[in-house]
Amino acid sequence: MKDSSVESKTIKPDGVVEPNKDQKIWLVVLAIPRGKVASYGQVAAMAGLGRQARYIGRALGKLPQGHSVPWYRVICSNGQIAFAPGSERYQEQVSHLQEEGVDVVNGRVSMSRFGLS
DNA sequence: CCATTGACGTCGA
DNA sequence: GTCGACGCCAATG
Repeated sequence: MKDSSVESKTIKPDGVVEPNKDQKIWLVVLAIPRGKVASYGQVAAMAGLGRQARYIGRALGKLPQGHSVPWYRVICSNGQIAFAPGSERYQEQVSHLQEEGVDVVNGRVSMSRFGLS
């Protein structure tokens, strides 16, 4: 089936927007198996966003506290970390990845680590 | 409404 | 392999 982009914005009369898209992205990220990683573009494609890879980062940036979303498993398509080395988020991401068995060298992850199911 | 920016991606030099 | 430029789309000022 082709769910053409028929997604309405799902805006409520109150003016409150329902982050349906963001939620879907989080679900996709949650689907990433442990010890592996996925690129923004890959996640975007799975979420049905197509080329809006940038939206992934935005959605993850909106992540509230208490979430169980392994955002650290999401990296650039070239296998490099999206954040700048030395940044707090960068260090946190690398920490989680290494803990899951992912080798991070020079701010880079082995492309072989790409995979979902 | 226009301009700027951003947790990206792909192509070319 | 590294750098620069353009494209994509949405949020923000």
